[in-house]
Amino acid sequence: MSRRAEQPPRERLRPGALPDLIGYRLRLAQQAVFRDFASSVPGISPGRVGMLLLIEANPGVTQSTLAQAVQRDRSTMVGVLDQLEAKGWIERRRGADRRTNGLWLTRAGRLLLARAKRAIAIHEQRVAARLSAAERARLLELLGRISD
Amino acid sequence: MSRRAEQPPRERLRPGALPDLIGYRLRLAQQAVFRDFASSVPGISPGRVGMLLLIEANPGVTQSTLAQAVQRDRSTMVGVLDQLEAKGWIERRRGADRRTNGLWLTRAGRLLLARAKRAIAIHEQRVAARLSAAERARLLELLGRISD
DNA sequence: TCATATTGTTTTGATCTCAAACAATTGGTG
DNA sequence: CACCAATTGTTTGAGATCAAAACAATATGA
Repeated sequence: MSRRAEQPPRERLRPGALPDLIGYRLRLAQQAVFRDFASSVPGISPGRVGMLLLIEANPGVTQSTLAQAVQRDRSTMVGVLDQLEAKGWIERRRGADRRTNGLWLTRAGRLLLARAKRAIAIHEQRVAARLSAAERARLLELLGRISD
Repeated sequence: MSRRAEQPPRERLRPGALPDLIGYRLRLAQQAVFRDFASSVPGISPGRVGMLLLIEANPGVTQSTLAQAVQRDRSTMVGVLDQLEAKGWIERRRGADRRTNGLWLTRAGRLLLARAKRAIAIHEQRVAARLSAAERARLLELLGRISD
């Protein structure tokens, strides 16, 4: 069944040792999930929605604390928050410690987040379509043990 | 036990709805794995090693075919392959179809890959340290069902 | 009061990725 | 054989993401 000789390029690649690596399989899964997210929740990235969710759950949270929570540098947060503020979704308020900015959702931000949550629910359902509830819980548990 | 009032910034954030999302947990796990990879296999990224593994398993593979396998644009591959070639790990040979470049590991590339494989084996063991063999297989299977 | 630390910010640079346009080459159709 | 469409690798340009270093404003503690 050799289409040509032996060394010319196959159109279908042998995967080699790759599929046995947890990191590789994680990346494939994450890429698939992110792709679905992008088409399900247009106009905002998973990371940004994550920040809005954290601000929602922790109103007044500090920029540095949020940066630490999402494992980014302080300086990285500045630009991201500038964008979220420019969209009118969050506002910064000077804290009691006047070095800090407290972060708050605006009304528009709460509206957007409510809409995003509904879209995410559908997205999440599609992602887990081939998993039973027990399997889904098992996956999350196993992932947790990878992350420590 | 409230350290101050109620709205000032907590140092420990409430995670909100985030931990229930598969995509979020996937990202956390992948970040952890990639961090461990970076310290276990210094000098080359997971993606690059993946390409070397694919070239090893498919000697003479075409740039475009490889790009498709790793889900990157044709034009993205050029720079990456330039780097791998500059390191002396791969070479491009003009194919029978003279539009194409076949990709091959050099002797140095095979040496590097052999060393990397040993490091990756240890890395993989550390990543799966808290998983039994059955759990590890289960995780890979569940991830496969996410990726389709 | 004064030295030290923290916070947000600016600036700079590195990395990664895609899209569009292009020449060389191939394949198929007439 | 002649010609047109498709493919391949490449260049160029842009955007997104991120970190490190330096800085002023502010807080903290001796």
